[in-house]
Amino acid sequence: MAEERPVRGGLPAGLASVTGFQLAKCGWWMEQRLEEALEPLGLRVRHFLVLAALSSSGTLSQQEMAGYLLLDPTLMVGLVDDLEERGLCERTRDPKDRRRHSVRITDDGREVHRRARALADEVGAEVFGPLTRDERRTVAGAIERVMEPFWTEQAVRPRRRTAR
Amino acid sequence: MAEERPVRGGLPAGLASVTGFQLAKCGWWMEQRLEEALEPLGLRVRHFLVLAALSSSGTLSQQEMAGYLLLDPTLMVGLVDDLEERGLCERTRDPKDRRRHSVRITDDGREVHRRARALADEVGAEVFGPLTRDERRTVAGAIERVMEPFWTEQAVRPRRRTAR
DNA sequence: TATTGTTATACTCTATAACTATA
DNA sequence: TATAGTTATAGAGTATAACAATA
Repeated sequence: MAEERPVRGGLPAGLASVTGFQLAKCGWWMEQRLEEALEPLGLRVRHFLVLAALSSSGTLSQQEMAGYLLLDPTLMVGLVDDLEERGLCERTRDPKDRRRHSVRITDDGREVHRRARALADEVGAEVFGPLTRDERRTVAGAIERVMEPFWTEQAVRPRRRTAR
Repeated sequence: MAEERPVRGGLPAGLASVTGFQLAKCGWWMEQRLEEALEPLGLRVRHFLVLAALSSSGTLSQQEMAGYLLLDPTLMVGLVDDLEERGLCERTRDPKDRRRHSVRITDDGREVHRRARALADEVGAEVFGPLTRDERRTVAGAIERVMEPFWTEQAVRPRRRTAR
């Protein structure tokens, strides 16, 4: 069989054509860049995402946040600890269900989230710079539609399985 | 401040609107589904990706493959070991540079790759099913253009830094 | 002196299990 | 009996360091 040559900067055609491969790597790349961009704020991407979720949600339980961020619920403990120690969010017991922690963003948290969001928008603008405004809209809309069944069917359920 | 409500299956708006968040999770989701789909073949996604790269490349060195797959070069050792033990690829010394292993896919490897690729295409069709043919083309083309500078500037260089 | 591939080891991250308190 | 949260620990996965062969 004739030897096909790699395409576009050396990525082999057989790899570049795998559905979702480039998309997954694109997501990974954005995350790496954002991780670096947030370093001056002393935040990991996941801290930022917690703040982002809280910024539009009043209060959330740790289980709910774990579902949105696709993280194990046990990881939320330390994550919320970090933010609470810096005064960026606060835990209170849910009076309607005293097992639950109602996590709420503070004013300081909102300010930090505003700055982090600005950095995230910068990274986004850089990475997706090669696209036209229309293309960006199309891609965002398409991904959103693709993920709609995922968020409704998968993520809302707690990931930890109980009883085995 | 008024409490905005989550949108679309419960994903908070502040999270859903972070550039790249849904895209990254979409990539993660595809990978999970593909991981499950490949289980009957006894392959991890990364094994499949090695075969995919080799299928269009004649021979590749382990360093090159590590660059394409964004994996540490030390991980390629075990990965190629796995495939070689199953007779899906073979290592030979590069006569022009005897430090390098020229890795080549075998006929059995091509057959397994063909089956794995079919499964991957199925998963891709399911995940991106909500999109029209045109939208799929637009998304794929856009991601490809976005990633072009990445593959030329980043991935081709070995990731391991030498000298510090 | 630098690079490819290899191995062993250390480290990081995540999931598992067990517990408390609530329901 | 089941769930939210917590903690400690075990396990998986990855990177680091050191080495041999080659350039």
